[in-house]
Amino acid sequence: MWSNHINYYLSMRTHELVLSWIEKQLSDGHLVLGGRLPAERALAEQLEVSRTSVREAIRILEAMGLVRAGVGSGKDAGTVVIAEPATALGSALRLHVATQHLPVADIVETRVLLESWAVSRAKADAPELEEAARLLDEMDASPAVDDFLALDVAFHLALAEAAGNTVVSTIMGSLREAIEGYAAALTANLPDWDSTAHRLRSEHRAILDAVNDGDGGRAATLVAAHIEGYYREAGLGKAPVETRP
Amino acid sequence: MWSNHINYYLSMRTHELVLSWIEKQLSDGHLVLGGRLPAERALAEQLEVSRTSVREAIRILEAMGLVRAGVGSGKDAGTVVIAEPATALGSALRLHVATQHLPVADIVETRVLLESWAVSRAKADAPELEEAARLLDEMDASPAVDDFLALDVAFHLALAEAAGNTVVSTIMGSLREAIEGYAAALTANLPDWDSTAHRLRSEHRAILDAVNDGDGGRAATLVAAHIEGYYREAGLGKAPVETRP
DNA sequence: TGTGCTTGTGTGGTTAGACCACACTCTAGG
DNA sequence: CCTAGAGTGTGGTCTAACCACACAAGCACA
Repeated sequence: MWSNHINYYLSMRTHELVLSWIEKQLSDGHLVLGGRLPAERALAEQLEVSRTSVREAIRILEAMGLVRAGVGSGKDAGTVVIAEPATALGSALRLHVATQHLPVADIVETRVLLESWAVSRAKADAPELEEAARLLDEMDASPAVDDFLALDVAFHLALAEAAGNTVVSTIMGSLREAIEGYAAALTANLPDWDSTAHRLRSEHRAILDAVNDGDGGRAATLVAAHIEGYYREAGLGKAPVETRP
Repeated sequence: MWSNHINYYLSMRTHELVLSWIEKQLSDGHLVLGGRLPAERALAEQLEVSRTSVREAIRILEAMGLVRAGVGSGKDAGTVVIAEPATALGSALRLHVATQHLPVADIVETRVLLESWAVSRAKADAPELEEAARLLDEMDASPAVDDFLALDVAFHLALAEAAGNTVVSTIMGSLREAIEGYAAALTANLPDWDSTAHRLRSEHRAILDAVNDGDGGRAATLVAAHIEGYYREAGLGKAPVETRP
């Protein structure tokens, strides 16, 4: 653990020292969202470590969606503190899926769980629902598969955000991202995209209607069936040979 | 040189090149769990990049819980492919909590959601439940606070694993880790640790009994009350001063 | 024969210094 | 006033060296 003071001067690697320093700056509020880290060379000198070690620490923070490194000078330059946990978690999950340690079916199941909960908790007056409705209108006008899928992602994310739990919507987004490659490939398995798209559109409307009606239970049932139905149709069931008679 | 052209046209940084190469090796099965990456110097030569860039890529993989770097020679040496997504996700979540982008209350709420689902899905004959029972016995014999908390973590994780969804139990573990520091600090807020510990013990037994009885609904209710009760007692409610009359 | 020390080799960990590409800022010349 | 060029500060990359570590092989000695 980076914040472990016992290892502080014992077996801690240099870049971990830098990490713990930065984490402390964050916790103490000396580094805030949108703020800039000291320049790599300055930070290296200040912490009396090499620039290499500073860079390794920054790479880790970047991988975790905590900072963004920009070259040049001016507003987009330097290393800036951001907050994009979803992309970071998504990358990590995707890599673990690649090692086959995390089954895709489990990810889908988790997504169903989180999204069902989210729509059942969404308040009917949440501003995200208006955005969701707008996205559905846009989907009606977008026949292209790619556009449809991009809007679909945005719609489901808007639904998740309507529940007001940042962690849930973040994890939702990262799960989605982790299997995005799979989902895109699965689309090719569909027997008839046009009819599938038509069905998905009406299911989206039904889900949104249920949320707007304040009927969380119905919304949860519909969204679960919506997601599971899609993956089943595309040939990715949850353990199709499961011994559950 | 050669890599500069690639960088220019693909706008990909060198260490990302290394990352994508490694991810491909994982996807293609050329790198498996427990396997070893080529040595840093060899990999650098093979990919025609500097060792620096290889190291930055490895740092990222390490931060994601995908590899472990070990010095020396022999069995624990070299960079080995592992699968520890929980620690990686936990670190990322903890850092984002530090930036106050992810509220602790949301994390607790998510944990309740996942763990409720897990116990409601756990099969009564899951082998993890025997481990959970053993942990409870051990807790009865461990008066020290630290031991109790460590066993508590293991118990809840065992429960989550009994549901058979790796993603859910992994996220559960990472959520727990992200707020571990908070939880430990909160213990100090408790008015009377001994009575709290006694209550937690009996609640644990009740939860495990419900799971063993195959009563998932009761188990879910109990575990939700168990977790929420603890954090409430320790003074961490869900938005206690929320301006929502 | 066996034991213990020394040396060799391969691994990641760390450092210093140099150069590049980039984006903005300043300044001198028109 | 405007513009082209020099200046400055940023991250990105590379090279070359050294260190600490852990094991393996071989040698020296009892």
